Amino acid sequence: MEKKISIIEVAKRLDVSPTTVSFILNGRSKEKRISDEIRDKVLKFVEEIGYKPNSLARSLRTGKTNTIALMVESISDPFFGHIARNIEEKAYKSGYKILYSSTGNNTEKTKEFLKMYEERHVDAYIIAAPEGIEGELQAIIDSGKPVLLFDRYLKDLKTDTILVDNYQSTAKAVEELIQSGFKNIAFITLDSLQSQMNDRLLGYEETLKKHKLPQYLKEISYDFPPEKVTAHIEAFLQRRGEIDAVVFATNYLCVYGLKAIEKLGLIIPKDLGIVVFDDQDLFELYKPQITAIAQPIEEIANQIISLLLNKLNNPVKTKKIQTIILNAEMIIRGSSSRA
Amino acid sequence: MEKKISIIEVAKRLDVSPTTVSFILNGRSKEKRISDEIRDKVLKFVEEIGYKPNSLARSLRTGKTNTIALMVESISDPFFGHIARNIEEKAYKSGYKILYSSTGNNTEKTKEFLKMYEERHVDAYIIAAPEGIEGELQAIIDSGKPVLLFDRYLKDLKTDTILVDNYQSTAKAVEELIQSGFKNIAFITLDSLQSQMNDRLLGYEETLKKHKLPQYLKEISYDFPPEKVTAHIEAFLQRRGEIDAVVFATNYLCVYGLKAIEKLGLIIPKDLGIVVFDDQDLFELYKPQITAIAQPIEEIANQIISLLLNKLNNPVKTKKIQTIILNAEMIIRGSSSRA
DNA sequence: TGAAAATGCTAAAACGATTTAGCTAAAAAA
DNA sequence: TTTTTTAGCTAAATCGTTTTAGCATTTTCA
Repeated sequence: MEKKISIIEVAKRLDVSPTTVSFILNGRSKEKRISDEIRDKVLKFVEEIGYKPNSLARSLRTGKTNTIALMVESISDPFFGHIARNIEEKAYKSGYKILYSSTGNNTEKTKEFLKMYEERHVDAYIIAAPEGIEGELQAIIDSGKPVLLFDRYLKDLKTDTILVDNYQSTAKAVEELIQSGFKNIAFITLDSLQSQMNDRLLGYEETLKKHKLPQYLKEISYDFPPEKVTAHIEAFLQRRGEIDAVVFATNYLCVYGLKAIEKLGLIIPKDLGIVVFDDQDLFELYKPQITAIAQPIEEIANQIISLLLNKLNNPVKTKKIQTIILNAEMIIRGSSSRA
Repeated sequence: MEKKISIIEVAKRLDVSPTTVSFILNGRSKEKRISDEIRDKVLKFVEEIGYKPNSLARSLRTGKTNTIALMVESISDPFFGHIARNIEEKAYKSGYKILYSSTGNNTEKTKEFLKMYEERHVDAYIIAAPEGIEGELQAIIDSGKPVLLFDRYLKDLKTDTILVDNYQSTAKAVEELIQSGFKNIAFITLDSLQSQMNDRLLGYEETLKKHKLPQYLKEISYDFPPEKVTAHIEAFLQRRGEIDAVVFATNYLCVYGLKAIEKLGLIIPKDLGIVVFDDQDLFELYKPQITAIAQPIEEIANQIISLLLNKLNNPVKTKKIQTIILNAEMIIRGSSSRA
């Protein structure tokens, strides 16, 4: 294993100065009037021995690390997993690496992560944020680093944000159930004040209000273990026997919800109509198939990355803050209509 | 936003040398005989102003980055997603951050990632490796950095490895089907020479040989898009109508396989018995439920991290190479027996 | 009392790049 | 011819740590 070579070593071997080598490697030969002869000599040699600048030293000097922090709720969630996969791919193509973490919707943990990222001098942040970190994020923004929110916004934080239209999508889902003849439609969600959850809830409530139909709300704690989620949903459905349809506000609630429904022996959609926010394989293959609101994952990732790269490459110019709202597609399957 | 403060600044304000501050912050006050008085003064001040050493500078000097590379096949796969989630959590508790990437089983891409990680001076590597990167990994090992393989081994590479007993697990799955009376058992796998796939295949082949039963093998290309996977499985099952059971070598093949089976109108387990390697929600909720070989995800993650931290903390002592083979649990559900 | 040992601290080098400011020689302008 | 400009390159400072080697004092011991 050959010893790691430095720019000084390269310079010595070619009998030029490190400065010259640095200029050439950073594509500034023209600007710095390096002769073609020397430029080619350096490039050739560097290529030959496979010299790569030490990124730590470079980062220390320049203050740039080519690293982006990506914070999601949980990387093992199908939605966030796919988002992460897409972002990773695109970021990599632009020379950025992802430092990721799963927040578990925990504010304190998230703050710790943010500190860690700051220490590591990441260049930018992509965050599906829990509540309560507005202050920390504002400080980062003030320090001049791009912060991009997705999946949810923070009311008191002005920064670029990529969302789907949670309100409209949920409203449409409820309408769909109503059109199919369901009258007692429940909404099962998390006990969360996060914007995406709140908007979905509003979409549900206002649509039912419009149609003068009763509301049945069940809020599940995010920190419940799986069995407990199932148990609570089961108890809720049993207690409110009149419920004839359910909208699940997020995918994993539906997964546990289906277990509860099976335990109760309810038949979908005869006894219970179902719509769920977020699509995944399960919902397509379940019998009957589950109607889902599918977020445009690839497009979300695209927008995130292009917005961010834009910020990173034109740090001054791009002052204006953008909020992009994408449409989610409702994939109507068997679970939401009484065939 | 206050200006970032350096160790020199801290030293000046307290009228001591940066050396002293550094010693204290690195917990070497005793060893370096710093007086309690000065130690406390420094610690108090540092706490007050919230000074954190610049990790880039530190890494540049020490050669340690407290960063671990994690390379999986795809972060959006349920198995790898959960593994990643667990590893991330545990690594973080020990002060390490994860730099991750999805290899997509692509050798060239993986090599590029490895180069990138080297540039970034990660301290260690955790890899579910594609074929053909033995040379690159050997070079890393020779350079003294820990490399830990999981999910699969590379024949020509001697390094620590965490596996499950793919051969035995698959053999047991096939036995289960045989005991249930299935006679024409197919094996649907990837066209991959990776060890885990090969071992699963061997488990299948030898068990059938032992029982003198016919073999039906279908190998799907990893790079096929979803529809094509489904189409190929459908065609295969149609062509070989005598097949009465299928073992899927990995979870996502089964997901697409189920779609194919539905298209063909086959009834599980009456027309077709099913066992799949890797468990996920879908298999528990599918009707009928799908018998699965569940890898012990948490334990895999635990072993990976503890082995790695051990290496990182005792770089010299731990010369010996370990291969840990864990047992996978077969979760028998409806799909594998003719009730 | 004087030498040796222990105590408490620090100066300066090193890690490996980037970048500022500037030097020398040749060409152009005056 | 002298001055100015341009071309082509580089010395040295800098980023912010860690660590080696060592300098004064003070204490211990013979």
